[in-house]
Amino acid sequence: MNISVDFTATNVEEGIGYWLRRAQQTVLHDFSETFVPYDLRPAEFSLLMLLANHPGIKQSDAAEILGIQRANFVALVDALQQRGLAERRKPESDRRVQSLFLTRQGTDFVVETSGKWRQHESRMIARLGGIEERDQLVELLTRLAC
Amino acid sequence: MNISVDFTATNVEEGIGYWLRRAQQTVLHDFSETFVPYDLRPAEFSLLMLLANHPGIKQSDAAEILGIQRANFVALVDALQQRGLAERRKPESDRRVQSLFLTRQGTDFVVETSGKWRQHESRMIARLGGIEERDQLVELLTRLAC
DNA sequence: TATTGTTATACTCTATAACTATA
DNA sequence: TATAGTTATAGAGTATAACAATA
Repeated sequence: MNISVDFTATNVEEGIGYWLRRAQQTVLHDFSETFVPYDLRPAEFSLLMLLANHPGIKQSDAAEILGIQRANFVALVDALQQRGLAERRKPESDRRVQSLFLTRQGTDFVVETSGKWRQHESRMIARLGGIEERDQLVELLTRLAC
Repeated sequence: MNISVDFTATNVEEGIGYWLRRAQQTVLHDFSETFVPYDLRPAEFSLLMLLANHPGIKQSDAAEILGIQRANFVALVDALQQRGLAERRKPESDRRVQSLFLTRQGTDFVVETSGKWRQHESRMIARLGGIEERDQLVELLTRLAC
């Protein structure tokens, strides 16, 4: 005899997707409040941080890392470029590519704002209960993400 | 002497918000694929399930539970009503309120589709590694959500 | 006065197809 | 032919303000 028990929730309010969304609402809200003075959206800040750590990264590689389609990525780079924070350069080796860099101003901006971001991150860690819980959460989320 | 160590990540790609979003992309993608035959968005399905478990719930209460602003909730209820899956009733006790119910057809629809949703949920649980990991994840997400 | 639902509006995010220039 | 970037566009999701009906 084979008894199988179904542990899936019967209420959407207990489902994984529901809580993912509710948690993200909180995190996004805190991020937005933190960055009000800088008029910066999450994706913009993420890209600036990415360029700080990976100067010269290919535009399409950056888009893939951040999980944004390359078609939607163009306007994102445009915005940072128009604000003088990032720039595109076409390498001689492959003229199809756009290599992305922070400008001097962009580097200063990252220095100025990354502390704010870490404060934001700290508040989220505090909500979770500590570093171990953060690591646990990220580990589990990593399993979900492709 | 007071040594304090900063455990916050220095890369956005290691941050909580980043992984929340990446995980949600996967979950949403799986949900969408699962529900293609029904032309149903996550919020619509969530509301149907909510009405199945809480018949007669006040429109604004349903909106709050699902984390959707009441202004944006109107079109959601409209859509389900126009498909004949849900209906609004004004209770005599308070004529400002809309009480929400599944129609007979809506009830059948939930019966038909909730199995699909549980399969979706099962796939996400499998990705996480099991029920315990799901419970862990939901516990952590609950702490983040307000 | 306060609450509930509603309308209008604007902005962001996401997805798809098609074009261009280069390889 | 294939790849990288781009444009255009449409659909969802979200946030805010203002209004009518009712309490």
